[in-house]
Amino acid sequence: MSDGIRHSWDLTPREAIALQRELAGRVVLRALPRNFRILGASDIGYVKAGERLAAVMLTFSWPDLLPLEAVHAICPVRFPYIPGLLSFREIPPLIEAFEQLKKRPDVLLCDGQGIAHPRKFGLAAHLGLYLGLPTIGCAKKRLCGIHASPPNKKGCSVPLYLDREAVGSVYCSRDNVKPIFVSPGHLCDQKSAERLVARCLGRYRIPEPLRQAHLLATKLRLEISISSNG
DNA sequence: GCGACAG
DNA sequence: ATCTTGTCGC
Repeated sequence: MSDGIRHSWDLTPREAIALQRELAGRVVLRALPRNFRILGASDIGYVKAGERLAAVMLTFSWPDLLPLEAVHAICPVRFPYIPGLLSFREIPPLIEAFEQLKKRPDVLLCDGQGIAHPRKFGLAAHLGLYLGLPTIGCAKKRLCGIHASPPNKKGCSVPLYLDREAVGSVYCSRDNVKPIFVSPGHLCDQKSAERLVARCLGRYRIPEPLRQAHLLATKLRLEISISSNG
């Protein structure tokens, strides 16, 4: 902490945007490895009116999705929430949590956009590039881009366009529910991203690994606010 | 100038 | 994200 290094998440919004433009050029889009062993899933919970962030990182065997590890990290908030700059806010605790895993996952599911982002550098892309790991962005809402309405049938999707380029897909993860937004982060492509998400779907709208991460983050948030105050 | 806007 | 109760639908 006293090494004088200015971390990339301590930038001004203007500097952060410039950095995104630069780093976006390093993102690699390609098919996911054919056979891998471990899938990761991460989520963030906000503690105490947004004073601190609780990151949860889970790993599962692939393709069985049996739980392997569960770790977490708590960090103070260092960056405000600004649409398009979410990664600068959430990456610190995510990295801390990731470093506590005994085994690195081969692919990581993230709660946010991948390249379906104004500068094609959403949370999943940023985290994947930082960790040198294949990542997939899976968001509950649209950040940017245009799309047709997908059929309300599980497994159906329509492309999400930014300018004239497909940057993700609007995916129906359950019959008659609002679609989710799937886009590759890093070392992944759209087809691989969609196929992986499809294999993670259970009874709910959110892919099971991400849903589990969210449940744990919520539980953690409660425990923390109880023990640190009250 | 008027909306839109991941978590 | 978080703050919150009941309520409509498969």
